[in-house]
Amino acid sequence: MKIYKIPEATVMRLSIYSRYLYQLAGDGVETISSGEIARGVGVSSAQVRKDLAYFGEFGTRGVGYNVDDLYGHVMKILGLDKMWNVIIIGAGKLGSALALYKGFVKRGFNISAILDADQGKIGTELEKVVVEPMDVLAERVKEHNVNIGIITVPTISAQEVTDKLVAAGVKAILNFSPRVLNVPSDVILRNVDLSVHLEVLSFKLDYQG
Amino acid sequence: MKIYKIPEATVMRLSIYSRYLYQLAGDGVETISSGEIARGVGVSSAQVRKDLAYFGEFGTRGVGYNVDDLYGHVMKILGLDKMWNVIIIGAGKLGSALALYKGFVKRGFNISAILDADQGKIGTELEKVVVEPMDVLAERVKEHNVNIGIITVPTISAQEVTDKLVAAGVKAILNFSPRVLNVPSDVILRNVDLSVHLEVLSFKLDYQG
DNA sequence: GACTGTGAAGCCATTCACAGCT
DNA sequence: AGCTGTGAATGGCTTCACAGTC
Repeated sequence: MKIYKIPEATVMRLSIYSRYLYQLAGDGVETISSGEIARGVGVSSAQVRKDLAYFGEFGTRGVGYNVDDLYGHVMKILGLDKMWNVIIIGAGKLGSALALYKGFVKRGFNISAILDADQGKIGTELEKVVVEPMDVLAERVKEHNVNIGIITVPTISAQEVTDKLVAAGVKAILNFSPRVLNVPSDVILRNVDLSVHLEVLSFKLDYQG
Repeated sequence: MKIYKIPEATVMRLSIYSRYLYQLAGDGVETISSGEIARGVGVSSAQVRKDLAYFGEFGTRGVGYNVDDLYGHVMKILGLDKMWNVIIIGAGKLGSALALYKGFVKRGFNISAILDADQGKIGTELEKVVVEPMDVLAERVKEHNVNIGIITVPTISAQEVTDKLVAAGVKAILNFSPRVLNVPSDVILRNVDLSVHLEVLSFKLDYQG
């Protein structure tokens, strides 16, 4: 077990393995091999073993992995053995959809607050959370000990919102706006551009098909 | 100019460059260097040049690239010089958000139809499009010459929906459900798992910070 | 016999560095 | 002088293949 540099692709796959293991555990499966996981999620068995090997030895040679144990290990590795508090900035279609997305809650992400600059959206109720104005940002971050900010505002205000999140002490940001954001080096930034995926399909349809 | 195997990462970056070039064109910028594009989107200048080099020579040595020309070339490369017809299956929060997402329309993706199995959602109006029942799937695909299917249904029905899309002749699928889907080799499949991104942040917060 | 864990090999993407133009 | 286009070098991820274990 040697922790040095973990490929991001490995982390993404672990997240996928964990959901598959959860399903298996629910189905009552007790033991599973790397080959079966591989088939279940669409990668190679060597890949599964290599990914896990970054973090330790979780299996038994000749046998495989205990599903419950491995699930626990992977969740721990991903930091999902605890609650993360999340604030969403931007209560448009995407922000609202994310706020209501059951998948996040199920994995330990708690939507602490959702803010919007638009007066018209403030007060709207999304399940447990009510849309609030931007000026409560710092207060809510402190109050709920928010770790992660999700940005779903229009491109134009994305950097401004980012600066506010950083100033409030948020240490990780998931950015859905199609803009390059500047953050201090101690803040973890991740960009998701939904258009990119459709455009890769467009390219491939043209190019291959 | 040699077309062989284009890295998927290159295609994704081209999609990002194109949005930056669009912005520049709107700002009236006429010429730009690979270094400036690089800074604008957060990659290296050699990367920009290499990505473009897969498809031809679009710049002038000593000068740079003409913004309008390069934008046109990149859009053409991505297959975005034409309209693509899209069907969305699943009118939940995410499906609805995607159906209403302006970013898609702006890039030439036309939401032809949105379907759902839930009787309660059928008839709901999302902008121009009305939610329809699943049994019109094949009909709508034919009628609108649909090229791309977006799956935002619960995990349990994802494969069934996929099979219907494939049977109807859809050649590319964007899957938002966290499940491995089986498709024939001539169908292009792309998976997007929104939870993965949050979980990578969770991992990094734990591991680095 | 089956399956894990892992060094070594292979492969692919990114970066370097410079020749070639303007 | 400035910037592109590109072969060569580098770096990193994936696959191979097998020793180790049950």
